[in-house]
Amino acid sequence: MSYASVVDVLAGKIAVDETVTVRGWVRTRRDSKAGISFINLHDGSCFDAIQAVVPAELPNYSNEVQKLTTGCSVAITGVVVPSQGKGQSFELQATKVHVYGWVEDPDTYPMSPKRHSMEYLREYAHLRPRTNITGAVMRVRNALSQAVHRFFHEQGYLWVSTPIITTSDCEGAGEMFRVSTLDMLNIPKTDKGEVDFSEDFFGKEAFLTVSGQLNVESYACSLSKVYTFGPTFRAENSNTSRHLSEFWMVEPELAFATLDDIAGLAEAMLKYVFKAILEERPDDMAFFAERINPDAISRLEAIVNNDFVHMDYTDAIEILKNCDKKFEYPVEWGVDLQSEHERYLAEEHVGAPIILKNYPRDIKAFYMRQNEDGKTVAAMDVLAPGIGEIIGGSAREERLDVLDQRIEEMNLPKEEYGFYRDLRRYGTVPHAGFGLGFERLVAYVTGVQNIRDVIPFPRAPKSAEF
RNA sequence: UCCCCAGUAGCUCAGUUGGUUAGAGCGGUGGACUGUUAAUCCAUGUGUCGUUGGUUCGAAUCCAACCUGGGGAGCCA
Repeated sequence: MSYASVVDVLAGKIAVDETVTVRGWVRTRRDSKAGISFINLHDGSCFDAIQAVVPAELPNYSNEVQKLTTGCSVAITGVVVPSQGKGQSFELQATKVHVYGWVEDPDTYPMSPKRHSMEYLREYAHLRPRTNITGAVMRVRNALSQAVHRFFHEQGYLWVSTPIITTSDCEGAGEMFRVSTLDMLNIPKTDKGEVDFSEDFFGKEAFLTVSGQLNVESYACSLSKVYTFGPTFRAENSNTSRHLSEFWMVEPELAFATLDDIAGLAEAMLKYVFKAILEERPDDMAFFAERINPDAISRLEAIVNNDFVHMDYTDAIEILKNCDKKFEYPVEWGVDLQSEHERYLAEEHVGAPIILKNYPRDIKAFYMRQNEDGKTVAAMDVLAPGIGEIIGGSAREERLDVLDQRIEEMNLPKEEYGFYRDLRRYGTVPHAGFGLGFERLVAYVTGVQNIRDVIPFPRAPKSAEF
């Protein structure tokens, strides 16, 4: 007798009349007084649960099987048969039901087999993976993650694990979390009365990384095609449906590349992973189309089959100035685009993801490559309808004199950029890369509105339970 | 961090223009019925009405502060 996962049985991988054991958690139980009970069992291997038909003849039928409630963990041994009822291809004619664990008090078990709000499920982050929706989100998340790695692998990129702890506070992407082993009740001080970080674990101030970009650039400038995929931390007090304090980011970096090269790379990558999801997770996507967004599948298909719209910032400004829409914030060349402007461009003007390029240099980071016009930098954002920015990237300034000039203009501490400047001093090459917010990608694909529901245990300001 | 909204049963919500015993559906439990599918039908229990303080003869209801959650903004991915 062998074990099988639910997906194997439902997909017909187990021969009819073969006896197998499936293990998982009860979703619902329905009794027929004619002498059988129906148990729907899920194990996470696919969207659907398997139906086991349990006859009253089993020795533990009345004292155990009929007492099973949602959430109980069981192993059910039975014969695989074509289902007599509708709703499933195969089912299990049970010969044995073993109960691993009961639900202590069915009346207060938080995951009842009915619709719960996403906010409610978030309060039970340890139990919500047992629900349809969180299970589906996590399978899609996994498939996206695998597809990202596969895409870059097939394209000849190396996955570089950049450090999570950094002693550089100049990564230029926002507030950082401090990493310290100092006794907070007895902090060592210098003669000047400042915190003496030489006493700290690393002998200097340390933080959690806000981006692997600066580090991965050094690997791009030697291994040519690289990417990072790992956790990222921002100590920003952002309370929105699209920000997390801890999130995962994909950051490819490509040597000998221009802005258009990585714009093309971003488009190819998104199409590749969307196609993978449509092929690998049709069950979960069908659920999202039914319950979250009717267009969940069709819009991915449309993206896969159409070219992205590429647009210069300057042209976008003209479109915004000349459209009928009334904006709260006025549009003028040189201003950073507001959410309402990005939404108009992606949702109304194009109705699909859009790549905006060549932003004014004064609103962008120091490391972005200056264009010949002297006014703009080779930066790009990919804006997705409903989410906003899911990718931000740029060509990197590879000319040392131009980079130094930018560092000075922005009053940044030049001495802190030693290794970054070295890359420009020794065999510099043009290179470019971008950052993809992985949870924003998952949110976009699934249609789930709040980013806190597409990561297992969300961390956000005033929120780090579990 | 700023603006707006909400917090009533295990869940989803109604209600209370300040006044005795607080309402429904679902879930749970008991029963009926049925190869059932979030089954159906009957019966049944459930509440510091977010927290603290104030106004009042009386507060779940009015006021204030706080907490938590949601929507929007900023910061960004």
